[in-house]
Amino acid sequence: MTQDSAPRQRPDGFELNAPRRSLPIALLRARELVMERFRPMLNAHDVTEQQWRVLRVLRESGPLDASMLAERACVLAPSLTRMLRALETRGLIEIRRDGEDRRRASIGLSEAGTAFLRDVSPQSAEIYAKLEAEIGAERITRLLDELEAFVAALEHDDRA
Amino acid sequence: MTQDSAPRQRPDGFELNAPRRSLPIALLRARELVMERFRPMLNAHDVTEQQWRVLRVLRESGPLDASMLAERACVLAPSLTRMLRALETRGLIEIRRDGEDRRRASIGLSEAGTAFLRDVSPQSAEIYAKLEAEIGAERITRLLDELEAFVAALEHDDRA
DNA sequence: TCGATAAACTTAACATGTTAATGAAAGTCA
DNA sequence: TGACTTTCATTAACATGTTAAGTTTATCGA
Repeated sequence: MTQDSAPRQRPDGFELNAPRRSLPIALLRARELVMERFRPMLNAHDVTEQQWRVLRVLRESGPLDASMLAERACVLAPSLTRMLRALETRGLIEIRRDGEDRRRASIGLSEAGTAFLRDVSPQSAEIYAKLEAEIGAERITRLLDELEAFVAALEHDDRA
Repeated sequence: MTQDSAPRQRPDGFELNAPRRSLPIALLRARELVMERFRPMLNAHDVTEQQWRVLRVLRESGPLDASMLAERACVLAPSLTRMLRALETRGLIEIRRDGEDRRRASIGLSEAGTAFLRDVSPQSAEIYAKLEAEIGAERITRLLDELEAFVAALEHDDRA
């Protein structure tokens, strides 16, 4: 989407443009196609895709401060602030101020949050398994490998 | 992000979870790292990432109706409606009702929009070229190939 | 031809993305 | 110690994502 190429003169006189394949759009489409399969399940349990990411990160990592949580869940800090309010109201998480550094918070799953994940995760796993069965585990592995290498390369020379 | 695996008992007694690599998060991170490089340029020209996608699609495809434009630019219809209002106000696009089917619209670049793209595209191309130079064109090509195959496989058996 | 359906938007309502600014608490250093 | 800077988190404001409902115009079938 963000690359460009020189305009090409067409016989009909309209100047159109045939850019090379777009990395951002390709990533967006792939992601959309995957999420499409999970969305009905997430909606059924009344959690957004981002809330689900946050809950999962908390289960995988244990209690975290907001900055770390935001980074690992791929959510911006202002979004996280709003989401935490909702999740706390709903009783899925617990927030306490850190004793050492009182700017920092400690965010963790509540009992209800843990139970919620225990209930919903199997359905998520099932959808993923179906996906894997349909298009092949190897294809997914290869894609993940490429993505990992790509991200590593980009993170390495950030602003080289 | 959306897959799951069985909890693992840890020596410290906390039940954490080590899921396999997450496809949605990997796609999200990769995309974010790419867009990071383009954002300053887009902000400087006061266009959002999505507006930029829409403008580029219009240049590449010529006038389109809203549905087609939304699909190609990877934007939802309600978002597009709002964006078109802004872009038209700004004078970058022209919207006219189709003569045949009056439900349908025909959306195209205005002169100003064409000029805007002509001015900004080189900067976009430059950023992309730098990205390519840094991490290697082959790596990008491989990733695009994997993404393309993945999307093709998913679109093919949609709800298999 | 009329009534029901579908198609192409559009609007509404709420959640998140994005940037800038603010508040409070640490950290730094002369 | 006290001004300066940095960090963590929050708020504000606006754009987009997402779903559901509504409007207008086509289309289809009895």
